[in-house]
Amino acid sequence: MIKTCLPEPCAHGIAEIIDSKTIHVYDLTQFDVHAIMNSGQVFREPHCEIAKQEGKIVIKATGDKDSKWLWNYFDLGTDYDEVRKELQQFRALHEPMKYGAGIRILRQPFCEAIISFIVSANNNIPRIKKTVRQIDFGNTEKYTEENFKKMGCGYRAQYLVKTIQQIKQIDFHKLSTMCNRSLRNELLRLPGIGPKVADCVMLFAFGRLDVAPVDVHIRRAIEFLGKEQADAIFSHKYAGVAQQYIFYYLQHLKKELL
DNA sequence: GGCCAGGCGCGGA
DNA sequence: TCCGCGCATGGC
Repeated sequence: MIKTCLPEPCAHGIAEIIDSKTIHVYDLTQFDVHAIMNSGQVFREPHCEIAKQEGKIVIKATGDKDSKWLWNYFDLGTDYDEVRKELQQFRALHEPMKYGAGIRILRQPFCEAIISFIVSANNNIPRIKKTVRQIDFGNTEKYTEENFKKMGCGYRAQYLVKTIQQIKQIDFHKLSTMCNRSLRNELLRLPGIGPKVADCVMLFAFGRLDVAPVDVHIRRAIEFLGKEQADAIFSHKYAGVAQQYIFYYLQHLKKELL
């Protein structure tokens, strides 16, 4: 099942690269594209087509993307059975994990994550999607304050222009080798990026699964859970994943935890 | 029509 | 360092 062309070994066999455009996912419990794409971590459509087929999921890369890119994007080297096993110790996560079983944390392109989450500040998800889907992530020439305002970025337009200018000087690889604290400090230097957006970029672009962004919804969940339980969950090495299960659960069921 | 949204930057205490 | 406020805009 494991092929030599894999970007990283897939010892657990949940998925396999078939060719330059195709990936097969064999463990259906580990990949729910709806949950992945509608859990508030990403605001546009994926660069692929996805279909269920004879007990497996077939992912076909579209446009200029290939299977290797998608493997990294969906982080298919991570076994979410292991993640869920770890988080199972928290009673409050049982329902959210059952509901969002196939959620995975994406590894989004750095620039896209930065832009998306600056736009997300003090904004709602339908409108974030509407705005982000107008942004051409391949064409930096359109990254002017005027254009961003036209796309509905509002007062965030100036932050976007400044930050995009600054990250041109930044080496993504160097950032990815930094510890959480250093990486966070680097991100906080960018205009429009505060603690919450920095955490989102760390989780959704750098795959720091131990980082849990706290927004208004998660803050309410923390109040509900109580300090002790919340501390235990949000200091766990998969706190970011736990946070995502809770966020998705609250967003779609509009229910309280437990 | 008013409140809210995956917050942030700024000025003043 | 820690408030409180203004901010663009549309969803509900």
